[in-house]
Amino acid sequence: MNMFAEQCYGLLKQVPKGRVTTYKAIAEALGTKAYRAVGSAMHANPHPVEVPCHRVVKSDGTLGGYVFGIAEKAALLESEGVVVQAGKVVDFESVLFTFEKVSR
DNA sequence: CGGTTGACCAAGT
DNA sequence: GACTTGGCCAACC
Repeated sequence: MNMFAEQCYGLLKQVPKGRVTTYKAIAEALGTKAYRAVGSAMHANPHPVEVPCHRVVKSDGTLGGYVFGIAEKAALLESEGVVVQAGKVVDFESVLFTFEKVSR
């Protein structure tokens, strides 16, 4: 099993509906800077419905990419309450969900 | 084991 | 504001 992907899935599952997160946030939460590895893992791991990879966007608020196409990703986000326009999330920071580090 | 690529990020031009 | 460069990590050849 790919631990890396599993880690990403675990964090991703924490993201509530109507919220989005970024590859960077996931990587940081994992304690690494593998922003690319996160995205790569997602792309290479078409995991079952348990992992809403469509809730993951880039740090700029753009959708980034999706196996089914950005349009499908945008449609899914809209369906969950996230407003997507011109291929990017509207009010990105307001819908952005950040993971808390265990420390503190 | 080295080189390339990728659903990335930040800074520079 | 769009394009280029450097950097980061994991996976594939």
